[in-house]
Amino acid sequence: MQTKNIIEEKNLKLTSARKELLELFGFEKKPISFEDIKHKINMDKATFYRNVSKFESESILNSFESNDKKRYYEIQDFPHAHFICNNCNNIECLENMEPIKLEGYKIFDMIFKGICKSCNK
Amino acid sequence: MQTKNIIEEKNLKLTSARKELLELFGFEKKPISFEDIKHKINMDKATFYRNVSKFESESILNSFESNDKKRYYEIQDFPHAHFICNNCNNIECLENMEPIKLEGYKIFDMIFKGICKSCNK
DNA sequence: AACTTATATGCAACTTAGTCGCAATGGCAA
DNA sequence: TTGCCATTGCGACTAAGTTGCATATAAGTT
Repeated sequence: MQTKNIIEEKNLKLTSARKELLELFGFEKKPISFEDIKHKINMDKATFYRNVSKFESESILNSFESNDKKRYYEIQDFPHAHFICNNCNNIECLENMEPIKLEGYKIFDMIFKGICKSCNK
Repeated sequence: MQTKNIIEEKNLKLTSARKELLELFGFEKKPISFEDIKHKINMDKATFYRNVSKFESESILNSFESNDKKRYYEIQDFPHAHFICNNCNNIECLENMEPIKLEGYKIFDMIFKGICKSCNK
């Protein structure tokens, strides 16, 4: 979907900060934190955080807390688990995992921690 | 194991702060943060954090970051997953889960997020 | 194109978990 | 009992994220 349609659908204003963010999140293939992109973007950190919060409440983005006290955001498309490497700290999307069920619980998110494929070689 | 043996085994000094912490962690059945126990313990927060870090590097404790930007610690016994409830924020140990394997990865920790049994009723 | 108004932005001050340097304390071995 | 080195408390600091407020701007209306 186009950036413009995403925004209009939610009755938000299409500002340059929002264009910038949505293009960036659309381009990245993995979750990103403010730290990761602060040098690439042209807005105050308050604007970043206010927008990603709004996007999250409008179901445009997902987020989760990593090992490093930072929150990571990604476009909300199909649900998938994440792998956080204790060695290289990389965050990977696990797109081909069959969903896990737990009787009585609703699972929205799954995070695995350990040693990733590349570090495990 | 006795507190004293745990400490001596790792060549650490058995201070009153360490006794207090190990008894508390041994007593609690779920992961706890500094916030959770600061009113119960008799030590500076720097002492708390320095000790839990040391215990972690000596494989006495495990820890992980929750939703709330706080780190939670627990006695390292048998490996198990955790469930964090997005609604009541409670952290539960899932002791009866069969371990999940991912080809090429080493998994040390698993965190599920969603709605827990009690909130899902 | 100018007018209007609610929404969004930048800035600076604030909050809060956790860390660090340093001087004082206290376990423990000799 | 002594002495040394790990450990402690304290206060200052760090860094992610939040908030209040004055200003700017998107977008609908005239």
